[in-house]
Amino acid sequence: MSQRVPQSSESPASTKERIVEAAFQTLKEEGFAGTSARAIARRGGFNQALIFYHFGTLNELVLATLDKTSADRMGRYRDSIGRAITVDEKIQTATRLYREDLESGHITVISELIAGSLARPDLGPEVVARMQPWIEFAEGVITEVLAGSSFEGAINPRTLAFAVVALYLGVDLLSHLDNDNSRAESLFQMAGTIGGYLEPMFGGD
Amino acid sequence: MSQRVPQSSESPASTKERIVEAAFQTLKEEGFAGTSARAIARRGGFNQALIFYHFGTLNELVLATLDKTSADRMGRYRDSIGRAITVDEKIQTATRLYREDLESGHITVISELIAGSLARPDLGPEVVARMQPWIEFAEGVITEVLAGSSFEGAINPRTLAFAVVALYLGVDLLSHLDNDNSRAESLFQMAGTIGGYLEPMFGGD
Amino acid sequence: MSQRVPQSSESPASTKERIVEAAFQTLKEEGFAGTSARAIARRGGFNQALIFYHFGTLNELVLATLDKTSADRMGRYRDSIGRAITVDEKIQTATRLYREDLESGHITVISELIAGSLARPDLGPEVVARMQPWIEFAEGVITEVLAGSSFEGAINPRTLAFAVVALYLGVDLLSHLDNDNSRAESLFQMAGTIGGYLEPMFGGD
Amino acid sequence: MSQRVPQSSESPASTKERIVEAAFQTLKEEGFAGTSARAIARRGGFNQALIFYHFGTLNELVLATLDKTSADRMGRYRDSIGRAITVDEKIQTATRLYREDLESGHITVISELIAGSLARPDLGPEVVARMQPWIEFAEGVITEVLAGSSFEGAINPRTLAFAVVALYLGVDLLSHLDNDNSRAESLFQMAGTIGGYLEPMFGGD
DNA sequence: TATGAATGAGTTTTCATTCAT
DNA sequence: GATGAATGAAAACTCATTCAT
Repeated sequence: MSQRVPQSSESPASTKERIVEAAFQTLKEEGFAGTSARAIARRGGFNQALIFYHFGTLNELVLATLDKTSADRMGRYRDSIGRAITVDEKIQTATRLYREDLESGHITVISELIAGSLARPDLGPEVVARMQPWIEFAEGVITEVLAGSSFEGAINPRTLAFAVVALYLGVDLLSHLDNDNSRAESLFQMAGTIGGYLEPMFGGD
Repeated sequence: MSQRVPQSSESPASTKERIVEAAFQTLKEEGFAGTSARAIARRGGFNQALIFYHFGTLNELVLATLDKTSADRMGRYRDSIGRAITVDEKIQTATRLYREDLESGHITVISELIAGSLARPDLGPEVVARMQPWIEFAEGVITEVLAGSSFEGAINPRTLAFAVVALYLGVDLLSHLDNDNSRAESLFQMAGTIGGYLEPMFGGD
Repeated sequence: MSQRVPQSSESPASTKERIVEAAFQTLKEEGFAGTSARAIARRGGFNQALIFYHFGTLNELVLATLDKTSADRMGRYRDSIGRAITVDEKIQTATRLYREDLESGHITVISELIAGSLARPDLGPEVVARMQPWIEFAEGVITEVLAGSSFEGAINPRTLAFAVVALYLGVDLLSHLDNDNSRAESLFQMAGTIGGYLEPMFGGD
Repeated sequence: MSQRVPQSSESPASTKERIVEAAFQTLKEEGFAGTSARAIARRGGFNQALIFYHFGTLNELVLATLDKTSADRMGRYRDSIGRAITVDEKIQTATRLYREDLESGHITVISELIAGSLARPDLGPEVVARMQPWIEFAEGVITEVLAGSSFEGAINPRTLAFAVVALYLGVDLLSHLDNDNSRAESLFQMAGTIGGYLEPMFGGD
């Protein structure tokens, strides 16, 4: 009982995992408002009550889903950004990761959750709390990049990190709302150009 | 019983205006999710059905409310930013306007609407469409500021304008979610400092 | 519009009255546990949501139903007992009223409500509060009967009144539970006999 | 991990006994409505399904719980009342036993069960059936007390026994509902006084 | 014996909207 | 213009019970 065999990416998976997966897909395809217990259960092909059996509350499931996608992506970000040396490389990497976020549905889900959590007073703080690691991650990268640069005095890394996350979020939201991703792409491209201009101002490495 | 006299110094206000005002207050104080027809009617002291009589749909009322607050604020922004000459002055002015947005409830309402509109597929595009004038306004200011500066080549004003609006939105959302405005303040302050650094790079005027 | 014509006991009746009536019948025939919003609506032939439109809460409807039947019966009790002079007459009257309670369903409903209210923490105190008038009514009758009797010193009317109401309730409950009314009848009969024995001990009139 | 050792001074206790005990505590502390399979299992620290394995039905468990507490108390009543000789002594003893009922939670459980059984049509008759031994016990005591007294003709012991049990029940219910026990105490006290008055009318022993 | 997982039917309540007046 | 009443659909969640192991 329970020799774990790595199976095709679809298969067995614990029930909890199946539920989280169904919630993810539902958030991605039906949006936060469409992510009712019924909708998730329908998509996952299981009984509504199973959600409550395993998670107690819809909110809990939704947070578990956020945790899952957030942890997955954070892993990718840490690996990739760490490997990028110059500012330019970092910007290229960030662009690539953003595109991954987009394809994986991570962006959709984050947008829906952030937005949806406004409507549920008990969800809001939990969701924000889960943004904190991202701010800290950004802060680390920024601190490193800024070290020795001429901006070191002018820029508070934590504040800029907050701005970066807020910008990411705002871009997601607007792109998501009218389903137009071209502006996000332009933005990354522009960042690349500006990064080039500013490169000399950083200590470089 | 009850001949209607125009009360107080406020002008009589058409019924539609009264409804929009009630919707604004409800959005501000109860959030998007709390802004049901009932809640608006209760706050405004009129009958639920009146909303549907005048606006046909809750969505329509909500959009009218967004139009109203957006137009009000746009007026203020145009006036004030136009009068600010240097980059530094413009940043100071923007900071002041942001604080006004905060006090007036405009920020709360925008956040709630953006977030809420995710939940209503037919509302989303309409809301984004109403962000467009802001992007254009920002574009104008940026173009003017950039004129003759060393960034003129690197920066696409429209793209940066989009980024500015997205950032404003993201900051609103995060600040609103955990009710902490200090980070937005830090951000404006940092913008001031950076603006100072960069000032020489602009042609100035 | 709205000349009130007394119609057959079934007819027009305001919607609120119709709902209360449906709730009464449901309590009587399906018991407290069976008195769900759905069941009431089914019986009354109206939409579930109407209950909430008019009463806000199932609890409120249930209390309104209790108020209605309680007020009806209290009227009858006051009239009839007031008219009975001797202790014996009072006991005969009480017997007759009890039989009316039985036929009208008042007893069933009271039993169901008292019992059911144990299960709903917010209903319990409200229901007990509605028993208070009955205790006070009994107290009045007892005080009057006892006046000048040899028991005047031994008996606290309020305590005895409480006991009488409790006894009535207990008898209801047990009779209701196994649907056997013969013991209640025997009890009234015995009360008559004992009343006869004790009559000389009262000041009589 | 965890060889089961009989803990503490209590005997090992069969699983059935543990379940009954958990049900008793749950009824006492959470009331009938709160006594779901889940709640009982949680309190007892065992699996929900165990209840159904051992008792087949929640109703059955609840009845077993009633049987247990009823048998326990009946033992105490028989012992104590048998030892009391005069009417006055019997009343004192009954008062004492009532207080025990109160402390042990027996009263709470009886009230909750009687009340709750109304809600479950198949439970009601079973619960009433379990009141029968108490009526018979009361009948025995009454018959004995009445023997040779001047009331012997007027009072049917079985009917009075029914009344006594009904009164006990009604008092329980009302006291339980608004959590006020003072009236029950007053009642016992009044019974003592009246008993004193009537003592000469009994043959005494 | 015991259990974790699963289920179908049920609950109260809220909502946007419609309609007759 | 305005309103009180009405409705159908949906929401989150709970429950007693079953079943495979």
